[in-house]
Amino acid sequence: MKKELEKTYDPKGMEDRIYQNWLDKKYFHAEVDKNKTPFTIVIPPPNITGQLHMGHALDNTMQDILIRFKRMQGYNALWQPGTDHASIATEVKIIETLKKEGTSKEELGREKFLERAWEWKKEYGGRIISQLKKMGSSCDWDRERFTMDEGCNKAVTEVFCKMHEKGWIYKGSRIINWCPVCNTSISDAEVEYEEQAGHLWHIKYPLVEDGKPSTTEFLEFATTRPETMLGDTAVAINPDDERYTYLKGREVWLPIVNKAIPVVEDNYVDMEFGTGVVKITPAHDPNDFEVGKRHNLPEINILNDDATINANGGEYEGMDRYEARKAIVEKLKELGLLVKIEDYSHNVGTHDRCKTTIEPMIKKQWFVKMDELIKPAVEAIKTGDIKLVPERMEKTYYNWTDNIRDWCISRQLWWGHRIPAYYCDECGEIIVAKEAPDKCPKCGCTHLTQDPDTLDTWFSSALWPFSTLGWPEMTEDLKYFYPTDVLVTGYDIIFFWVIRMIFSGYENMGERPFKTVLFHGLVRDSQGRKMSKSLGNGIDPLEIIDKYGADALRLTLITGNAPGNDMRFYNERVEASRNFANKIWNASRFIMMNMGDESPYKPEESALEPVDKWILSKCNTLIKDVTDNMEKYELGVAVQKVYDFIWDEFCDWYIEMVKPRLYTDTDASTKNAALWTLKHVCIESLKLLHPYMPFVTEEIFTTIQDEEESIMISKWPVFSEEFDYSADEKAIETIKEAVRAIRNVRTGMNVAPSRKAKVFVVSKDADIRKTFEDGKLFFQSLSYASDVEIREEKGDISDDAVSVVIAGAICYLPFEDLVDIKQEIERLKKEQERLNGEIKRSNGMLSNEKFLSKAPEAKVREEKEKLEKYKNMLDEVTAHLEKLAK
RNA sequence: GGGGUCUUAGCUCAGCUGGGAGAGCAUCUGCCUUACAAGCAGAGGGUCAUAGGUUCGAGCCCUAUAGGCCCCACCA
Repeated sequence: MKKELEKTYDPKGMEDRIYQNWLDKKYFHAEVDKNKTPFTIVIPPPNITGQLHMGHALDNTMQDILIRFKRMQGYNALWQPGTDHASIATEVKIIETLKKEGTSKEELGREKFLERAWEWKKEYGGRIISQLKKMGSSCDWDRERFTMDEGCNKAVTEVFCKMHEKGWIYKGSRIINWCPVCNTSISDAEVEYEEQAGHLWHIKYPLVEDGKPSTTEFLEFATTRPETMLGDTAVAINPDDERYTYLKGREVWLPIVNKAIPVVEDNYVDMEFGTGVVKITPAHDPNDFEVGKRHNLPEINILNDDATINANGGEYEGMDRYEARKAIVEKLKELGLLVKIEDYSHNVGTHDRCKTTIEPMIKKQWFVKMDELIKPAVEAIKTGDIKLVPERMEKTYYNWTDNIRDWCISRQLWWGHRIPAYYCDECGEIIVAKEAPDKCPKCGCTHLTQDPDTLDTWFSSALWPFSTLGWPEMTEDLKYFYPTDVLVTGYDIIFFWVIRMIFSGYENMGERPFKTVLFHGLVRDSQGRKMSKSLGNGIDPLEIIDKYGADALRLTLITGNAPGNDMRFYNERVEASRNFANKIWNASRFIMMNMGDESPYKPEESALEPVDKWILSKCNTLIKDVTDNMEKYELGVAVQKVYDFIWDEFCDWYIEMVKPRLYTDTDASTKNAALWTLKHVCIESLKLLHPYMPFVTEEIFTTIQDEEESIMISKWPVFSEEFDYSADEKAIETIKEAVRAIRNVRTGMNVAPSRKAKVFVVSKDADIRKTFEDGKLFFQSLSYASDVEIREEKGDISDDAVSVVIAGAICYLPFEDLVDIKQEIERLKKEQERLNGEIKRSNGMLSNEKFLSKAPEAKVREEKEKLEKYKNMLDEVTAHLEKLAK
């Protein structure tokens, strides 16, 4: 063995070197191979404007764990990477830059603007990719895609045209959410409601008498947006409201605008709320819009796109919506129509990107009809065709699908997929086609203009699982890798993305896009707050990697967290992870030091000592458990088991137990058995750990053995009958119990390890004597004994010796004058107390007839054995105590 | 208004189909024992939010209550 590990664990440099090697060797690359079963994950494409944050770090760590696990299991694992054009997010950023340069998108013009956007993509699109690489992500970079590349464009156009033909995409005049800052419509999903302090203005309109406003009769109501009165076309009451029967069929006078509007009856009006009267502004409120439709009310748009008042607002034209609000309130006050102003806290819809208060407006937009499309997506979850992990996400899912509304997909933006619709300048005919037509099929004229709008960014990401594999072409890749296996994402985009991928998959591929969706939660700061730019509490994953290594970061993000739950992030946790990496590092170094230049050979079973069998058996069980947990996506539980095994069982016990054998030259066979076991268990655990901590495990793996060139393409360990030594497991646990008890006594009595004493182990059980005989060497060193003697009878051991009672045996430590008898009596009394407690508990259960008759037999037997054991132990302790008391 | 979720050690959280309460960090006590002080050996610390119920048996299942968080809808 020529190679050696550095003395101290230092991830810096090492990680980049290893990653580069993986890239060079093309380990991440997957090709269609019919002899292997595919396992596919498509990455949630990060924004090209984005920087790696903790959410990405978590998301990608989980995916990488799964893909590495499956790759090692022998699957043809493909992790399909790519980035998202993020239309609005990117466009906003570019506009900001242009503003700084003193220009604007309008000034630049569409074509030049798009050039800039592509430049932007070229410059920043790669940044996030290189950051993902830092995490150790084993994506097939040869297949990197972009939501606006040629293939994705084709897919988008294809879907648009197909669905339009089916009538599932339509253009309609609807009330939509308008962002006056971004100057575009947005979908319902992009509206974020925010509790805001506002006012409720109580206003009254005069009733109409003989075509004129009455001076005595008024109708009072309240509004949070008084400026919308400019667009009022009715006032509504509940038809069952007896207070207002007299109003039926009458009109009220709309002040300022000075015209009569009708009183309509509609069930939408809640009689309990306020005065039971609602002013109706069909053009600027979704509910009023519905009311307007039912009563054929005119829709008067009073706003420009930038939320200033338009010509319909008369003298208020040109004012900002909030200025107008003030002015109108003033005016109403003047007219004596303002009753009162009340403080009122209410939810205001804002744009999730820019937090601007959205304005409901009637616009002609493109929509996706959802009622039919959503059906298979609902069915998929109901039948279990697609599984959501954790399961409770299903409820969130149904909550959305049950209340689904048509999806507004057109955006008044430039950066995005241009809508493939063309308008005839002559006759106004709308042509939807994959290619721009040369002439109007209706009137034959050649003046056609393409729709200036682009599509919602999620329209293209909805197609991501198949567009990245070649669709609409039925490529070999697509046939082989689709449907993908698992989608890993945060629960926060279940509506934006997950559902839309699901219905798109069924609609276009006729098949689910993935079998399982694994949700994770949010990474929060140490105080549980969401990490955000405005709070400045974000932790940069790259800084953490720089300080502790990607392995430590990855482990931290996975441990102690259940699927779908949020987690808190703080540096102490990363330190603990780093320390673990250091632990494995040093344990491996220890093994290699002792192996020297020669590799141990596999020993005959007879050459293995019980401790070897014990750790081999434990490791074997671990393999089974960890694999099971990982198959069930219980990644945190799985890695915790590996962690505990490596640190507690392997390092703290096995290595210590085996040391005496390594230091003697007299018995080559036992030394070899120990070394082989050390190496074997080390490698097996490294493999189990590799998906979580790819770099350290690779560095150690390539150093400790010469047979395989990389751990990432090595075989995942499997449970083997060969190492199923449950009898030896039990035997060693007995010795561990004795060691623990002795150490405990020693620290309790303040007897330093350096003050050695002979230990006598007395047991009538021949098997137990054999166990201690076999493990004598390490038992002696671990219990800091000068010598160990194993006997069947107590014989001449002094009654004053310290006695440690364990199941089936007593250990005597004749410390002589070192021990205070009183203290020893106290200790034994405590032990008595403890055993009595156990016996009482056990007796309680066993004297319960219902327990005996209803509990499973094995459980009852187990409890009986325990009772027997404790009774025996108590007898021993009591006997010794009596002798001491003499 | 509808739904979800959480309440477990001082802190942050695990706890799989119900069968004797765990980890990391922090605290305290010993140890530089020849892989590791980023370490080793120990210790203390919990009415598993509260009240009922189901069960031989409940941290886990059911119901109610209190408090926290989140999502959806949005009543002017």
